[in-house]
Amino acid sequence: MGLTSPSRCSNVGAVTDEEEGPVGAQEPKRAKRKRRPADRPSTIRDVAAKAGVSVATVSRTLAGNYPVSAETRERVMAAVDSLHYVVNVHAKALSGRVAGPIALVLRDITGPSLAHVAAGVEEEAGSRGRLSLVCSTKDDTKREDDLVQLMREQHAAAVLLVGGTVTDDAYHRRMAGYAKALDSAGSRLVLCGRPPLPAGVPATVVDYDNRGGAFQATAHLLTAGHRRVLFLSGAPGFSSAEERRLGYRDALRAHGVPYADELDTSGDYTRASGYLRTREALSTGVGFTAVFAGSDVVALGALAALREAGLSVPGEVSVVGFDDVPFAADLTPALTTVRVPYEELGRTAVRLALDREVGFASDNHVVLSTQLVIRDSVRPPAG
Amino acid sequence: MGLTSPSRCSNVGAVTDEEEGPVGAQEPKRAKRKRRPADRPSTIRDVAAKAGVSVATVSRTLAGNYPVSAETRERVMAAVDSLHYVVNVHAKALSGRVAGPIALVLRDITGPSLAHVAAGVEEEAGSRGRLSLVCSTKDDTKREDDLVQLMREQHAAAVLLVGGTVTDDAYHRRMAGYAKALDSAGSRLVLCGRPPLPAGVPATVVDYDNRGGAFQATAHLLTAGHRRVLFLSGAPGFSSAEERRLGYRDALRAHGVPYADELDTSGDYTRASGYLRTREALSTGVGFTAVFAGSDVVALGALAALREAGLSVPGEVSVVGFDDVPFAADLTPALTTVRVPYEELGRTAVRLALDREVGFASDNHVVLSTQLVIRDSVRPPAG
DNA sequence: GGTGGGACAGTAAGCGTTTACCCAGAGTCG
DNA sequence: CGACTCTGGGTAAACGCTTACTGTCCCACC
Repeated sequence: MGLTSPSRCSNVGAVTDEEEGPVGAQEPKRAKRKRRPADRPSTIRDVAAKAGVSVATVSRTLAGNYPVSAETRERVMAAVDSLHYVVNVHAKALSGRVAGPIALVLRDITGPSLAHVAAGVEEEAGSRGRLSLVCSTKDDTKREDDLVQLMREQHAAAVLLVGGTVTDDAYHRRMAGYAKALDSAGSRLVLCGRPPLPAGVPATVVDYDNRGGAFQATAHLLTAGHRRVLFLSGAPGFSSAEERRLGYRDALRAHGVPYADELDTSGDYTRASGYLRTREALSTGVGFTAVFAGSDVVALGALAALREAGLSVPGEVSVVGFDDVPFAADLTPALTTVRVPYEELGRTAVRLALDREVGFASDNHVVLSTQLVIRDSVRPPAG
Repeated sequence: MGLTSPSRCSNVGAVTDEEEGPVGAQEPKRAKRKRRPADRPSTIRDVAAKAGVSVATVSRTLAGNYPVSAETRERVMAAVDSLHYVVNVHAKALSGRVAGPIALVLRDITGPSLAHVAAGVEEEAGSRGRLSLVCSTKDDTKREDDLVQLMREQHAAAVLLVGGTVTDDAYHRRMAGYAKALDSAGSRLVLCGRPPLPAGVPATVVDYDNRGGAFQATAHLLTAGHRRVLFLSGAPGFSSAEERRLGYRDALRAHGVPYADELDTSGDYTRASGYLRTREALSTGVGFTAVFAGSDVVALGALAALREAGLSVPGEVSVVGFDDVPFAADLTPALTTVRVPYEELGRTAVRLALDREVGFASDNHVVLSTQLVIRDSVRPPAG
């Protein structure tokens, strides 16, 4: 089935079913070829044999970059169909060029924001004919090392490291190492949602405006009249957490509200952490009328703690989140939060990495803007 | 730097910096080699030259499956380090065996449940030394065809098609084609979260108990005393939607509650659809005291519509979802729903696909169980 | 003092493609 | 009518690696 010219093909088939039988006292070179297991996928040579042409002709027919007579093309295509032939990328990569894949390295794809980055990457990569490899590090530095190595082996066109991180000295050394190793292999390190590296390191950075977003969020609360804003930040030293903290303080300063150390807490970007910290702030009685959560997931925990304490939101306490995860609009009350263009982050990262490769001039550092999304979780303070 | 034996290495370096200069009237074969661009990643030959050994020795040193003297090993490793050498997977795949990647094909990775499947797949694949490729089809059949073809080219060890789908005749033909094409190339088609194919098709299926879960969910409502349960199912013909519908009806029958056609609605698994259908059911006055949403996202829409109509949940209307997405516990009220082991689905799929390959006997059809998670969104009817 | 064998290293075939180069036949043109 | 171009096709080198096959050296054992 699938054969467009049965008569010729059955003919060819009859000849080649002999498994390349030597047709005389030719060079025994081909005869030396080891017998392969039968379930091996068919090769271009099988196709050539079945079609009664040389492998070069098959290759050229499939590539379509060389004149081939209609009759030959037909025979080749028939053989391809009947053998279910697909080209072997490894062989192809070894001779002609193939586009390297885009490698996506993240902590955990389960997080809603990271999944959106992945979607953006996949979309942009796919539209440019690239595959996307996804790997998670689970916060293991050794594993990250291995993955970058692995991606180098895979000849990835770019390696995207996604998500905030602790940017200490060891981190910078590690990134510089990755960047150079990848660069020397014609690949590219792309940092997404992280601050830039020192100048001279061959890496591309796509970040978003954590500080500005945090400023808007905090300013929104302050404008509503709040003066005691509990800040539930991320881990100390964690890049996005520190940036958001800066934005928080910027806003306080801009509104002439004194900074209170006891309102500025650090912790994980988890629901549990938000819950615990809010509960503690309530029990120790530091006094606050609003909460700025470092992420929507943290806000979830804060909302739970407030609800548990019998405090109504936004009646008695206002809450703002960060990220605008999909369910933020479906919470009760719908959460006012800061939208981060995660999908665009992924798309931009791929675009920058590849366009650079093609030779277009392009920036090595892009910052996407964030935007406050006002919903129902903020109201002027009760007092 | 990185050289462990500087004296010897500088020596070797001096010799090989001449770029393989012919050391006499040897075969000119190597001299014919074309000059390559300088930014090309270094090859095993570069390493061999720098270490002053043959490529075979380098290969064996790195593979560690052959005796190599300590001194030689040291020289080779020094060369590897200084050249930042990494093996070329394509070349490696072409000769020795390399483990093929696991290909994950899904509609859209953004959905919370699919992301969890992806996480499970990535984890299991990674722990077995396999890469995971992620691709999204966006519900485009043509694109799915292309992706399967692409994965065949990539020599994927398995292709996982994830998520429910409309299982019509064309679908079965398509799957049979995929399965055979993959099987003949030594790969494997794995269907995740979909019903099995007709016997004889070489595919593995990992599904979960949609019908049982729907039964439990509905039974939970009926046991609480509800008699009019609005069912917000998925698209007509969609596998998981139909299975859940069967479970819904099973439960009605088991509890002796008459089936009412007007309470059994079909639509998308989207928030908007849940919202619209609930609103319509309210406005047409079909009368119901409980809602069984075909998915948590649909439940989200239903909750919104109920809230909008001023109906309290669970005071006046009870709601049950399906999927147990992460935020289900954080809704107001916390959503009673059916937990689906999505991560395990992914892990199991990979395990089955690969163990089969290694030759262990294993099932080709596994059904994971689902489980009702009782939270706060169900109460006996008010009347 | 052969002989067997273990440790270590090199040679080269082969993996499946692409493509530079070569060649035969058919026009085409001066 | 010979030189040339254009078509269509084959041959074989190259891509970077693994590994079977050969040695070579050295030591132990009859």
